[in-house]
Amino acid sequence: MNTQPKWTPYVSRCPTRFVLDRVADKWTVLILGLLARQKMRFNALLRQIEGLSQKVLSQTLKSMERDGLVTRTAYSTVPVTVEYAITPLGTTLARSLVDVIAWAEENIHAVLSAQKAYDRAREQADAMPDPARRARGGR
Amino acid sequence: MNTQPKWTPYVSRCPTRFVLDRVADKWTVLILGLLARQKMRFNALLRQIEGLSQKVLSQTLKSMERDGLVTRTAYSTVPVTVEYAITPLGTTLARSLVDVIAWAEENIHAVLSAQKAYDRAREQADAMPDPARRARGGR
DNA sequence: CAGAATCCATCGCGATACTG
DNA sequence: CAGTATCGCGATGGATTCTG
Repeated sequence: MNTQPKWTPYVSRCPTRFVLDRVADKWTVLILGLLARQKMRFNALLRQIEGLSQKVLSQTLKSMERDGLVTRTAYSTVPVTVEYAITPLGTTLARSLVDVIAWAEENIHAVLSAQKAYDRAREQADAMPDPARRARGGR
Repeated sequence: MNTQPKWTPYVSRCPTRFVLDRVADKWTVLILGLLARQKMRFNALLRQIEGLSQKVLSQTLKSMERDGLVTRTAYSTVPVTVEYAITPLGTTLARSLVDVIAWAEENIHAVLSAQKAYDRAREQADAMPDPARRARGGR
């Protein structure tokens, strides 16, 4: 029933790891990015992020709230309205992520072509007869 | 047998997501951090990163190599020696991650105390009788 | 040493249904 | 609307064994 991992042996020793465990997550980064621009309701987030299920969104938001990255505010309208907003802490994290986002956009082509090259090389190696392969440092 | 996900609907449309899928991973960040300082052998990495299994290390390194973040060099010694080194591309990514690492170290206490506060509030809410809870915006 | 292969437990996650 | 609860499966990852 608890969202936090049951056993994390290194937590006490390495802050980076601890924070990475929570932050190095695709959805967290994506949600943070959206909330950094404006506060949003649950279903709005759900619609914005393609491929994210309602279950996972709910989980992720809960743990982000627990970590102090976002706030959850419920208005007693009918039906209920819930707004998620980024906190100052979350904002600083979002800021520290801009470089990574920028890297992603700048280097996606480099990554894609690296993948192509890798796959091509591997195909060749597979087609190559064993002795020839052993002659190099192959496989 | 392939390391890449079978179905990723948004790949073609959002570079950030595509890269995030590969990079927003604890182990990748950790390995990249180590290799940014010096080239290392397989078992050296394995020993440095507590909690990382040999299987996962091998998987992660393979996909990092495919993405062009690291290189793998095998020397035909006995027994075999394999060195992993960061690429220029990997180096730029590592650089873009320093802010996040810094954020983690600076804000771990903030996160931890946010968690404590959250847990405390939640305990109280659970102990609170229903009517009183409904009076506020509780859950 | 640096893995690959096999087996197996668990668990994350999607789909579905239900609720205040 | 904004979730929670339940079910069921496939992917993930650990432990172990084997190899060039």
